[in-house]
Order: sequence, then structure tokens, then C-alpha cells
Amino acid sequence: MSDPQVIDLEALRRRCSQCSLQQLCLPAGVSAQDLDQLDSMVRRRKTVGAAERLFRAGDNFAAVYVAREGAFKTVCISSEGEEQIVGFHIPGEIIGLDAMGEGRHRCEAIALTKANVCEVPFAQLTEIAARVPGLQRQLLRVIGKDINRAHEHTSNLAARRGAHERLALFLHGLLQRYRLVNGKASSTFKLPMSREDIARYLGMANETVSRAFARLQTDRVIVIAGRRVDVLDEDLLTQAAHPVDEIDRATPRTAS
Amino acid sequence: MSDPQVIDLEALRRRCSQCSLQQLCLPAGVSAQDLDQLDSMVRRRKTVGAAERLFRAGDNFAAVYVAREGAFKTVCISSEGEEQIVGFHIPGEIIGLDAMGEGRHRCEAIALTKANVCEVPFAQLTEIAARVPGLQRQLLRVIGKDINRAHEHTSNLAARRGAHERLALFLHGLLQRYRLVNGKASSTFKLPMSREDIARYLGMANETVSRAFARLQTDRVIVIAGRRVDVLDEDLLTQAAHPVDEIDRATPRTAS
DNA sequence: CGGAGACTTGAAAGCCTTCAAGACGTGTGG
DNA sequence: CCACACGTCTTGAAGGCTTTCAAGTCTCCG
Repeated sequence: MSDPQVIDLEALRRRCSQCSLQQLCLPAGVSAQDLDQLDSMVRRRKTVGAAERLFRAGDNFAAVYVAREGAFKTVCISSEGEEQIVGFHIPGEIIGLDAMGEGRHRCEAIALTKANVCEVPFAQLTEIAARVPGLQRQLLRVIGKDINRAHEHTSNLAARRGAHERLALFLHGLLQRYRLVNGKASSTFKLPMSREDIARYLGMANETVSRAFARLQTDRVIVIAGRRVDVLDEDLLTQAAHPVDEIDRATPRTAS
Repeated sequence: MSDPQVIDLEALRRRCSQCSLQQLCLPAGVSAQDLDQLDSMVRRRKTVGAAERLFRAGDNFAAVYVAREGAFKTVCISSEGEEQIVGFHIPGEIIGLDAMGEGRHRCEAIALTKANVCEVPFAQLTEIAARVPGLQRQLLRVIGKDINRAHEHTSNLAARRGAHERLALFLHGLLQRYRLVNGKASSTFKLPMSREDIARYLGMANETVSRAFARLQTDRVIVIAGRRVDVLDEDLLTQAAHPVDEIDRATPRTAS
């Protein structure tokens, strides 16, 4: 660890230009020289332990974070103190946009595992974004993707479907997101969150999550062992997520 | 309508600087002279009839819209063709951010009533925002508020509550939003959307929405007559939305 | 090795959904 | 101006899925 060469590699890896997440993150589409500006601003490589918080509800909006390793959950505390999980964040995804509206955080971000993040001071980010068109575009794109993920989750919750269908859709989405990071077509991954977290995210009881996992397994869609998920058949997973509406195909009436 | 004086008034009202929604919209916090730039860009006062669309899923991302009068719903069509309502939009609220991520719309925006909107070409908006710091800040703030509304909705869906509690929370939120527009503390408003729309927004059957309305009425929380809502007691509405957890207050144990 | 938390599984109860029919309300045409 | 028709909304009853309570197993960490 104290080998100077290792340290150099570390230093190199810290740079946005060397980051494996570059294409998912703010640098995408930013020219090499502009990247230096972004680079110099990022307070990089903040490491947090499991269950640590990046920020709390009510905190001033100082920075956004991008997960580099590990995973996070975003928890909104309602006026009555009940906690709702509104999002999970894996490497390459942005955290902290909930503060853009009011200038102060409305949720808190909690590490699900040991993790590290890039901390990006928001004032500086927007200032540079104003001067670097590519960065401004990319910032808005990253925000847009965050909105899209939120919409997908909302759709999953509002669609009146069974528990195992919701879980299937959740797992399907997670698989796609992990593939963006890994770059390969792996069909196995480890859940960073507990059943309880999944339950509060999907709006059901944790016992129901367990039963839904069990059902997906007996249906030969996945193999589940603790937090290890192995997707046996991705098409089956997609089908499990979107039950075919018998009625649509059972009506052989031609357009009259 | 053809009276020249009326036309002048119309022309004046079109200006951002004269718009009653100024404080809710992009101009907030932008200096008077910078406002002219924003003003000149906005293709103002596009009028649409009920059930008309501002854009469809798959459309290129050309512009964002701000509702001026009337109301809209944003509908996401899943791969299987089932439609989920992910948002409602009343005057002062922005529409179309779902396209920021991919450069093309993933939802469609449908007018619930006769309505009119300000159409703001997005490329020009960001270009001017890069030059006008106040506008950039406000743009991000408006986006942030949109994210916050989405989070609140997600929380409402994920919280495992009864149907009438969800509906109460929905009505409470709508009341607050209408107050921002009206400026006054009115406790009555007209729902722009059908029971069916509410049902698909809240993830329940439309019959359940009807029963939930009925229950809120028998509980003396609201009076509901068709689409007319009268909130009798706002505190009651809040309580109906967040059922008190008996356990918390029923445990008289002092901190041991 | 022990303990605490996470996870699973079973059984009864409750709430929502579904199917069905009727009431209401609005807009159109006579 | 009234009648009719259509869609929206309401209300009832049976059934299903999830929740809840409970007990037991597993797993990780000290």
C-alpha cells in the first residue's frame, strides 16, 4: 500500500480522464482540456463506511456526489418520521439532486456498503458548466437520466401488479444498470440492500419480498442465495415483470 | 376580441415581466434586462384543447413547456402498451423534462382541459442560461422542484397506507399547489382530472378512488361534488393523510 | 462458539380488486 | 326547451392477494 508506484497508480486513477465511469458520469462529451477544469474541482475519493451518511435532510446544498464504488440509498423522512426509500444508487449514478429545488436536502443518502464517491461542489460545477457547453449539456443529461429512473420507479409502483412482478421489474432494472458499470453481459450480481430496504422501496412488507423471491426461483427465473442473484433467463425475467394481458391476444377480432 | 386595446393588453400580458406566474416560473430571480432575452425566446401562448398532446413518446426533445392555464397529465407508455400517469401539471409547473436524459421524450403530455402553455425551445434556453447566471440558477431550481414533486409522489405510493390516506395526501398536495397559483388561502378547487386518472396515478382501481372520496366525506374531511373539492378542515386532511401510529404515543414508558 | 440481526415460512385476517348494475351529468339533436 | 344517449361516477358483493403476527432458520461477526 505504501509502494510509491501504487500511489502513482492511485493518483492516476483519481483523474476523471482515467476513471472507468467516465462515460456514465459528468465527463462524457467534455473535451480533454475542459476535463482538467472539472478534474481540479472535484474533491475526489471520499470514502464512507456502510451505514454512513453523505448528507442529512435539512443540510445545506453544498455538493452532488457520484458513486464510484459501493451503493447508496436515498431516504425521505416524512413529517411523521416514517422513512421512505426513494432511490438506490450504484456506481456512475448521481446523488443529491433533491436539494436543487430548495437549496437544502430533503432526503438523506446512506451508504449500503463500504463505498466511495466523488464529491462535486455544486456552485463550482454550475459555474464551470456555464463556461463549458459540453459540461452543461452533460450535466443536464445526467439530471435527466436521474429523472427517468425516478419515473420508471413510479411507473413500477403505480402499475397495479403483483408483488413478484414488481420485484422482477426491479431486478431487471438493476441488472441493466449493473451492466452499464461492468460493461459486460453478466447476468449475476449481488444485492447491496437488505430485503427490508427492497420492501420499503417497492412499497410492500419484507415478508412479501421474501415470498416474491421464492416464487421467481420456483418459476426458474432466477436463483437467489442470500443477496446473490443469478438471472437464469432474461426473457423470462422480462415476462415475469410484464404479465401478458390475455385479453389483448385473446380477442381475434380484426379491426372492424 | 378584435378591439385593438384588448389586443394590446394581450400583448402586454404575454410578456414574462407581466405574467402572474412569474415568481413560479423561469423568470424568478432574473433581472429585468435579462428578462427580455428570455421573453424574446419564448414562443408564447400556444393554446391546446382538452385531450390534445404537447408531445408524444419518442418525439425529439425540442422544447419544455410551462402551463399557464389549465392542467396536463404526463403519461408513460411501458413496453407493453400499458399507460402509467407519472405526473399532473397545473399552472406554473414545467412539462417535458423527461426528454433531458435521452434527447427524446419518453412520456407524452396530454391536456386535461382546454389549456395554454409557454413553449420554451430548450436549446435556446440552455444557451441563454449559460450567459445569464440568474436564469441558470432558476432553471436548475425549477428542475429541482419537479424532482421534489416526483419524490413526494413516490413516497406516497411506497408508503404502505390505505387508499383514503393516499387520496388525502394527494388532495393535500394539490391544494398546496393551487394556492401557489391563486395566491390566496382558498380551500376549494376543481379537479381537472377524472377518477380514472387519479386511480392510475395513485396505483389503484377507480372504484377504490370513489370509495376513498366517499370515506373522506363521511369523515367530514372534505365535501366532494363531482370534481369540485371543498376541504372542510385542513388539519383533518393532514391527519387523514398521515395516520397516527397509536403505538408511538401509547407507550408511556419513559426513557429507561 | 455464541448472539443478534437478517431472512424464511406458515396461517389467519383485512383491504383492495373485480365484476356488475345502477345513478348522475353533460352535451347533442329534435 | 326537452329528451335521449353516452361516458363518468357510485355502490354492492364475492374473491384474491398482501399484510400481519408468529415462530423458526440462517448467517455473519465478535
